[in-house]
Amino acid sequence: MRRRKDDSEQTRNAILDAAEIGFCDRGYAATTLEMISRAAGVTRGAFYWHFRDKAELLAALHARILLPQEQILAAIADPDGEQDPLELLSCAGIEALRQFEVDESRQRMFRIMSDLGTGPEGREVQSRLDGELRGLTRRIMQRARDQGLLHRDFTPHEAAVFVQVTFIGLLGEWLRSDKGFPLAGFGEKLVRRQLAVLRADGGGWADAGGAGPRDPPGRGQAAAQFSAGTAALLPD
Amino acid sequence: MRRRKDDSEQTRNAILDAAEIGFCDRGYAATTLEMISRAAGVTRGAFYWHFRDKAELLAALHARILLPQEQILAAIADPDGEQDPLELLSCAGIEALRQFEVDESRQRMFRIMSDLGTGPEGREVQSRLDGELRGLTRRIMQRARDQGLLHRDFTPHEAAVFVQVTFIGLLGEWLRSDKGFPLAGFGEKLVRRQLAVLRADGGGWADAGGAGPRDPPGRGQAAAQFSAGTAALLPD
DNA sequence: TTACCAACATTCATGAATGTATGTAAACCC
DNA sequence: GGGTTTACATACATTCATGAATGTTGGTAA
Repeated sequence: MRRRKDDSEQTRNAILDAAEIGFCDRGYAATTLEMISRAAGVTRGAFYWHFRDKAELLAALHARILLPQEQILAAIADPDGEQDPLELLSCAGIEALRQFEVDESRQRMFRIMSDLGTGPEGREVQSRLDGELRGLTRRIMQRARDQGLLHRDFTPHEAAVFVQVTFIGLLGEWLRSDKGFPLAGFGEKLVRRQLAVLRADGGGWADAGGAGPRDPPGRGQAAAQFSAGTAALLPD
Repeated sequence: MRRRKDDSEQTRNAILDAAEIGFCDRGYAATTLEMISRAAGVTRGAFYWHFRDKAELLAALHARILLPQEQILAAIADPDGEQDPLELLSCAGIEALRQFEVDESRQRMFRIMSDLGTGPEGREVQSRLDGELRGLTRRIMQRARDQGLLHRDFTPHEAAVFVQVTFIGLLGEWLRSDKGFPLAGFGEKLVRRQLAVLRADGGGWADAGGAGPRDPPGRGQAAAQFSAGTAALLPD
């Protein structure tokens, strides 16, 4: 029996870990507090000491993880840069894919939040996050249009939808396929082709190298800004 | 109080309709049999007369609707044709988008099945359907490669994943955005561009008309086969 | 060493959902 | 037109998750 202060934190984390796995495997509603507590090696009494109820547990679970959508948001949120917005979006997205691919905790949380879709608990969180990302992507595309970077065949709305479909679709398909393909590998290829098609100049997609268009200016800057934005949002 | 035989069928359908709306709005687990029965204008007694339990209700709900994945599967299932496999897939997919866009029942069912992801009830159904579609898409791409239609930059696996991401991603994004864009309109544009990029000859995507590549031979045939396949799977 | 508090465990009350058993009125059949 | 079956409604038993109340023990400060 642990009574020291640091052991309390350890218990709390054990509960969070057990909840993450339980919610991911059997769904939020179907996972009982009893199952979570037992899996964490404690009783429900310990659970109610650390959390008020199931909803607060879910919130705490979400608070300790940065979802890929939030990561992208953090990376491209501030509109100060004069850099290529399409490249900024592409760079932030691909980096998010890379980190997602090796972070099982984030993968579980993404699954949990996806399942919460219609449930009354996570509907607002889910749709708020989704709406923010959608709006931001659209503003990015509007800026690309203003700067003459967007191909005339596509409206900003269309371009934003296509990019959104690609990113979220990739994450979902990767998980559904049981990680049946290299996420960052395929993702980078798909995203670069996609962005190249959206570009006014065609992005030079005709060069068959497979690595996509050569680096335009501003990529390094975008990567730097991404890192800063991510670090700012990470829990301490 | 209805006691005639045809009224029984009417009651059963009322329960199915209520369940479809309830499951879609509040999720499968959170929707109670009492709520469904009340919404259908009957009591739980009537429910248990028509269905053994909640799981059988879900199965009946699924049985009366053709999901877009199943529609595509039905359209391209038989490998007899010598027609362009890429065009066949594109045609079947776009037709599925068109029908999905105007069929609210199918939209609800898609939402329900998506939410069922981790739940123990629908996991097998969901993953079986998904696996079939994935496998078929991959065989399509393999055939395209064999016929020299697939661009050398893409492996059949990559091409299959990209197409899968596009279709399923589109449906999901459309629903999440609360139908914030014309599904078939945007979808046709995106799918045609996507398929054009995958083509060995580039698909003529450079012609900026916006309607995508001109019709290759075999399109009409593909459409005809699609209709036949769909009709065969529809409940009678 | 004593008193107190944090960190749990245990027990209990409540409500909610499910499933089953029984009641019943209308329809159907001979 | 009387019995039988159909198509429900009603009532009840059971299970189960939640949350609150209470009990217990180890650490910690005075």
